[in-house]
Amino acid sequence: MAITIKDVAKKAGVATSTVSRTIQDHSSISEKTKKKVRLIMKELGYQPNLAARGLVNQNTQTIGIVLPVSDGLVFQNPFFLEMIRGISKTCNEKKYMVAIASGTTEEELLESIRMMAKGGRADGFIVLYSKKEDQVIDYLYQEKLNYAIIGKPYQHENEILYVDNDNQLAGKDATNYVIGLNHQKIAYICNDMDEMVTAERLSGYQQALTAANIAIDPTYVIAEAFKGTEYKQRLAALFLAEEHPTAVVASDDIVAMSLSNFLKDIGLSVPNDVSIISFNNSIFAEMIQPALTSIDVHIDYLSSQVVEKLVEFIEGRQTIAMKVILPHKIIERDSCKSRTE
Amino acid sequence: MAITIKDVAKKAGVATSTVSRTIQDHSSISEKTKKKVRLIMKELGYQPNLAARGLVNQNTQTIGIVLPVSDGLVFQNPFFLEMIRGISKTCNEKKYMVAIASGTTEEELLESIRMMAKGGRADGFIVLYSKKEDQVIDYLYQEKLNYAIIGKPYQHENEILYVDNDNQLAGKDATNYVIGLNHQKIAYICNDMDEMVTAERLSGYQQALTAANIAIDPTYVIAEAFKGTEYKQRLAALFLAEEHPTAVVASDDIVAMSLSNFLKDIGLSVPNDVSIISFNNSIFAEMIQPALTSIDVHIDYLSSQVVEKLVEFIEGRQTIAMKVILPHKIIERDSCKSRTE
DNA sequence: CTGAAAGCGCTTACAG
DNA sequence: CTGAAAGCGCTTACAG
Repeated sequence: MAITIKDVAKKAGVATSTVSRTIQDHSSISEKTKKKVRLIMKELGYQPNLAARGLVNQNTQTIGIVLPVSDGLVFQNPFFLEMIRGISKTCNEKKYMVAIASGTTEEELLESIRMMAKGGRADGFIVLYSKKEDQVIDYLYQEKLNYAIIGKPYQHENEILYVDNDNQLAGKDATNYVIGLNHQKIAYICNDMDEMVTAERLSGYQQALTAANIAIDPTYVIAEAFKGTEYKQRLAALFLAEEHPTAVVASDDIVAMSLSNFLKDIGLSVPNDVSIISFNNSIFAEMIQPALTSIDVHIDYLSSQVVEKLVEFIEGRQTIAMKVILPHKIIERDSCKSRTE
Repeated sequence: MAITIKDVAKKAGVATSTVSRTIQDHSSISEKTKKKVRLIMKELGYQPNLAARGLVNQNTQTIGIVLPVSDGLVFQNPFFLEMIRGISKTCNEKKYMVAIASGTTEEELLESIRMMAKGGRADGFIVLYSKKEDQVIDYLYQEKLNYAIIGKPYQHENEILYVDNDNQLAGKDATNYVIGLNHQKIAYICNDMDEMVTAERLSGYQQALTAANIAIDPTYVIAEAFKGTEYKQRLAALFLAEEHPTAVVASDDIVAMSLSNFLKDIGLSVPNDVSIISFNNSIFAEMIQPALTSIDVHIDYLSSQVVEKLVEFIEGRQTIAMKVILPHKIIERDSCKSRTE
């Protein structure tokens, strides 16, 4: 069917091994025959069969991206698309291909990963999330597969390759930012406390409050799926009160956006009545009005670094589970206002 | 390394061919030995090597998703993530894997596809966009590869498998919707006229106006990259005029969102001064205020159908290039208002 | 510097 | 109903 190494060899009048070696630019082959063989390859439009090569090399030159189990809305988060994009870009440079593992349930996702791993379809995986009691992450760990996590692992932190921001510090910085604007009544609102990022940012929030001698009020922390009715009720209870929070640290732009709409609906103005600071600096941050002050997490570096490190690992150039922590940066827009009173 | 068919064969006391046949549930193998072999497979945790199987079957059981060349913002469009997700879901059901082809330039993307196609890494491709003079689509066509397009092809329409909405009709329906609300001054605003969807929707817009005896005013059609300054200038010229449009058909939710913000900035209210109807019914439509009336294009069916049809094609169960056209549906929210005057 | 041969993990005629 | 053998398209010791 397609043109193979044999066809090239025959036409060039050499052995297949010679063709193979010129593909790899082996030093043992003379420049002269290399040149000849390369010419024929171009003429014939030869493209090596990666499956065959993988079979003998026991590798696949592909990296699997593990998406979180979808629960609808969260999945529309542009963060994942940007990560896919960034990973893809770096993989292209390194001549790796990228595959996607996803599932509607954890079982389905796991099955998909098992197939890719054991079926020889991926050399390693990049998990785009980190959460508590996740079967997939456990599986990857137990099977000692090559993988890296975006975000801090819940367990075995010292044995796992991961790339992350210092989300605790980021949470602290976000909180300090509004404290610096004279806010004292500061809430923390997030979507799912099982996610590591969310929990870390919360922890930073708490640290900042404590350091500023502001009492931590548990009713000021809301961690519910942000589409639920319970969520709306708790929000209402919080913001319809006379003494409502004047600032909110939102765990990401989507939460911030939804909150911003909610506040408008109940007649509160952002930033006049309530300031909002959030994370990720996604397209949402710019698109919404008022534009969100948001902490940029450098998705481009997150994605390129995770590929770099994972590939080093896969290719055996590195055997130690490093962590790469990237800096963050507050992007000031219009959703925060100094409180003077 | 990993456990192979040989290990299973030895332990079960049969030939490798017998193991292979029980994997495929061949009718020629007795239930008794099948049972025995299956037991051993489970015991050993055997997982077939897909690369080896692909090598002999000359297939890969994977489908490549082709993402458009990124130009920043557009790439944050949740449409693509939802498509990836949907395709992935259907592929899982069919035991196909999904790979991603993307690139920063058309050349890079093409190289990535060539590698996957000729390198035996994908049996077919799903192109998530359709635009004018696209090298990638041309390449797929010339090489007679298996592929399907989301959206109407620019060329060879009758020879290409594709899944789409009737975007012309959708454009007409959107326009008629605002005409039905007594609007006469209706603009059409889009991002990139080279995209087929955009062009089709425009054409439907024009048909609807003509049918309603409304003159088509070329200054009412803006097709610029929506981040450019030229875009802002044209928008300003259009909406700062006394006789500005009272309704806009926006080519998608992102355009609508950006427009909505622009209008607020210059002091026009949506929907009181200007009604907006858009397409895709993405997360943006719900998130923005006022929530957008948007045309749902059934991304879930778009993605499942394209996989169904492409797989039929790949597996030779279908050889005719069908088109599947899915219905659309107006989701009414708060961005359109009847004009009474 | 180059080639013949074995082998990666499968599948599939071909025998029996 | 089952097995021995060839072969998918590569790579890599091993000879020479």
